[in-house]
Amino acid sequence: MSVTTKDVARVAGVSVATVSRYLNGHNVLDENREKIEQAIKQLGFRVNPIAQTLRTNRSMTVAVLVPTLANIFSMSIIESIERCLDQYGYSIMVCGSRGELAREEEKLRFVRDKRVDGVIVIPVGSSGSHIAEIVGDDIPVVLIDRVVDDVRFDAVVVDNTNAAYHAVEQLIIKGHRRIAMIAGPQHIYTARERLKGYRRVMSDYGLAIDEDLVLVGDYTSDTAYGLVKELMQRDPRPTAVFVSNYEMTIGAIGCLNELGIRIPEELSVIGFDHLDLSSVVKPPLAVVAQPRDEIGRKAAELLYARMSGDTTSFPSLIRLKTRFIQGSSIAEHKSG
Amino acid sequence: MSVTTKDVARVAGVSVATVSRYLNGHNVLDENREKIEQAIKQLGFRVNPIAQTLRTNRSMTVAVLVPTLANIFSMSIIESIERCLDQYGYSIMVCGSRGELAREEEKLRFVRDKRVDGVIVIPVGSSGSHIAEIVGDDIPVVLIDRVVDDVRFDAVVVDNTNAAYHAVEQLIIKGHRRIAMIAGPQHIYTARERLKGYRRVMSDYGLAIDEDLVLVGDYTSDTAYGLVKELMQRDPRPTAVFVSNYEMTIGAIGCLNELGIRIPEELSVIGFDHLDLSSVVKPPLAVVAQPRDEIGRKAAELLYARMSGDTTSFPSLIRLKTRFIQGSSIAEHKSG
DNA sequence: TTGTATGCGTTATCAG
DNA sequence: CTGATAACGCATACAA
Repeated sequence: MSVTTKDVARVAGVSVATVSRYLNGHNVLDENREKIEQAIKQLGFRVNPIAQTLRTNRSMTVAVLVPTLANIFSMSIIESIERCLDQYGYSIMVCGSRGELAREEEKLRFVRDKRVDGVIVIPVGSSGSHIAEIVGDDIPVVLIDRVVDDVRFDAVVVDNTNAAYHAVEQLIIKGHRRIAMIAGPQHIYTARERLKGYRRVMSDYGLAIDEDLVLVGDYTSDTAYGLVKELMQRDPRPTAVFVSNYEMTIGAIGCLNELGIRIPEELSVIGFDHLDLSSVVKPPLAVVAQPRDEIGRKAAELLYARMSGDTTSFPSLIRLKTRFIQGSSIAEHKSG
Repeated sequence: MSVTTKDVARVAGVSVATVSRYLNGHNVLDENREKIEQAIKQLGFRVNPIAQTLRTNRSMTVAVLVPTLANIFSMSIIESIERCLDQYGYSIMVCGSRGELAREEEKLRFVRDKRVDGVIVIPVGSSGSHIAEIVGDDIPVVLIDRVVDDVRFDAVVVDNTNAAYHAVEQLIIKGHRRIAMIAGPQHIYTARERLKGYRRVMSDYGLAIDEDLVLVGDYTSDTAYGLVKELMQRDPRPTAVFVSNYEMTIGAIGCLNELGIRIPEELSVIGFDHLDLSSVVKPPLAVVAQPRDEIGRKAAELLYARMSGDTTSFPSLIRLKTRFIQGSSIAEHKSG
């Protein structure tokens, strides 16, 4: 079938052990080295990574497990992870948990069985005990985007609370008082943090929060569409709204366009996460932009360090800053 | 370390061969079956897929190779492929070629060495000889989005030519004559096909094509931004423009917004590929929508059939239809 | 430094 | 139907 070390050994006139040593960078007589290289080229030999893995329990592969694949946030991150790890000779295996715990567990078991050397995961819930249990001490784990509260893992997240804080602060500074928020599902870490930022800044400025203006969605476009529709029926209306993730921003903008509500004259808007949006929406939308590439890169670097045996300051929580894109979707509000 | 068939055999009081047979669904004495199941549960045994692959050369894994990961089109497709193949017990391994031939070849070799059972690829170029050469007869291949012209592969594409044809036809019907097109890089199949559709419909309606209105971009947002800027300096201006992929549509809209050009009063616009856009842009953008889920699903089904030994009507070219989303970005044009 | 021999966890062959 | 055993391709302990 395919050419093996045995073939190379035969052609080179050495033993398979010598060939193996050559392949793994050990010392080999120059004379033998040449004969082996010659044989490898002549035969078109490529080492069989499966056999290697069986033998060594190392696969030079890391798993990336995310709730949903078809989502720009996940994919940008996955791409930057792949780019980074590629340099170190690692390849990645992507899995989707679809936001289901059972699926997350299953995939975790699956990749563990595949002998991946590390895993990067956006956990579906706020518990991580199953992760520890399944891949536990065997395999390094780096969480991204969300942390869990029952197990200590390395993690790379953004400063969601302050991201929301500063966004809403912009609105307050411009004179807004009736500021609505389209929040995310509270079982998700990022959603909780972002809502916390909203509450904190309102409180810091001594503003009362009208709970009728805090609508909790599920991070999907359709739901946000409905929530914004509902929101605009409040009397009096809010003068500004902060939407706390990408999909919901899409739904919100769509709804506002459909209702014919002028941005920012009738309503100031701050979206989340997607830069493209800023330019496509008219007027250019103010958005909180996450450093996606950096998230992926940092996570990959950290995981690589762990896989290489470096346990410095474990567990380390890397908290990255977001960037606020000004846009033109925020108006001055002259309070009465 | 981990528990093996040998352990199961020992505990169950049978031979490893019998355990293996049980695992593979062969006939086993009921009595033994029970003992084995008991032992498996007791020991928490899980079969080692690496060893299986080494032995059988089957990995129950398919590779998906795309030019760029961080792109909604790729990802939606990858997700639907994963969903579909998951049902059959296959998992997927995704790789990015970054639009580079050398990288495509390298990844192909890599997954071949990993013993994947099939590969789905969006080829970077219009030649596929390297694909045939590397994974050749060994492994079934299904192309998506683009076909190659020197090798016969199964493929799932959309009817790009007619997609463009019908889009531009809408403009013509509404009275437009000076219709511009932001085309894609002509070394890419889809870009060629879409431009062909434009030319064909113009010709079918007896309209001369002003080559100054046909601008060739590279499927990126930034370039399209510049091209549209250039386009709007033409004198006389076009009255309509057809933008032929997602990223370029983003750039085009961004540019038009910035220039303050009103859609559709000053310029009618048709975009490509992204449904979200339709609602977020004001007014709702007319777009050509690709059946992403279907593309992934069909490709996965076809590959599954091939992997199962079904060679019916090889090579089969599945050509899916796009959908035209009307929007409100097309105005009637009263010609002089 | 090199070769020999053994094992990684399965599957497949071949007697029984 | 079952058991013993030989691969699969590679890496490593050990002896030389």
